[in-house]
Amino acid sequence: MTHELFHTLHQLSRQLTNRLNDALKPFGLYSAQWSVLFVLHTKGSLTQKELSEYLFVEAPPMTRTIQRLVKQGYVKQIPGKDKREKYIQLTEEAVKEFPKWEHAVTQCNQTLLKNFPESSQLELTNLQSVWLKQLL
Amino acid sequence: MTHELFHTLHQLSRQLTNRLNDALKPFGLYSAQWSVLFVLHTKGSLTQKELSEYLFVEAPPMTRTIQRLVKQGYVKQIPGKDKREKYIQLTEEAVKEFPKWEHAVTQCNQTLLKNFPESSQLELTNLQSVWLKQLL
DNA sequence: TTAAAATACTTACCTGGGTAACTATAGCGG
DNA sequence: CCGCTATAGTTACCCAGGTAAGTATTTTAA
Repeated sequence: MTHELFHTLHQLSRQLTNRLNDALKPFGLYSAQWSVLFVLHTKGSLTQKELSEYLFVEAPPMTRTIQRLVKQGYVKQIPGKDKREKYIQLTEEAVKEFPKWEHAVTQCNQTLLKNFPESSQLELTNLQSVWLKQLL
Repeated sequence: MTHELFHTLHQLSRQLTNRLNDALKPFGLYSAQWSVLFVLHTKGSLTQKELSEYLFVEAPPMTRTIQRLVKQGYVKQIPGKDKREKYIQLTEEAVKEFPKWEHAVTQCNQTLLKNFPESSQLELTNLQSVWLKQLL
């Protein structure tokens, strides 16, 4: 019983990530990169620390994801007044391309949810949020 | 809105996997290995193909997980009549140790769910199953 | 019967996330 | 001021899962 709960959650998560990666493929982006780009687009400039805390990811994977984005020219690292910190922000290139990416992701999400009623979506989000808050 | 749904699902999945890995650490096992051991314990002998289909995992990761289990002596590969196939089954060692592993996992799951009402668990499982079936 | 297609598994390489250990800078207490 | 500790980020190395390509065997079809 419990087993099924964990199993379906795991499967769902994998499916969603895979589909998102498919949707981003034409742009040479991956899901983890997208999550960083999305946050930067809404929040502006953040340190890597702030980014990894916001996305609940450890520092090392964040470093890697950012390095790839830097290499692709979508993000730049700006040394902070505190020289240990690096502020990350979107490049002009990224700002220009962002709407295309966002559109592709939105399309993808709509496809994923098209046969799943909105009431169920809300319920699911709610249940997940409650549980997650208890775990953290 | 949609964004939150995907985000919390992803976070939840990671949290659960991390906790399970912690619980299995004393036995030198990891979550993916446990899922294979669990299936073999309930279903008996299966080919790698059957295993990966049952767990919705591609063949290559399954090969790796099995190779690690073989190295640890918890699983053996038996050539099938069709020489392309390999039947996988638990070793005596694994059968002997299984109850301990299962106990640790059960404990872990109870901890994870202890503040999450059973009615919510059922609802969540249900919503997830419905959605997942639509996606596959 | 034998050449081509399908199948089971493996190998190599990629992203995603984790820990441990390291570097460099910042902040403190003596 | 100086040394200790804390912090931001990086590096190296794990596991988990994905695709593409390769190998060996079986099936199919000419």
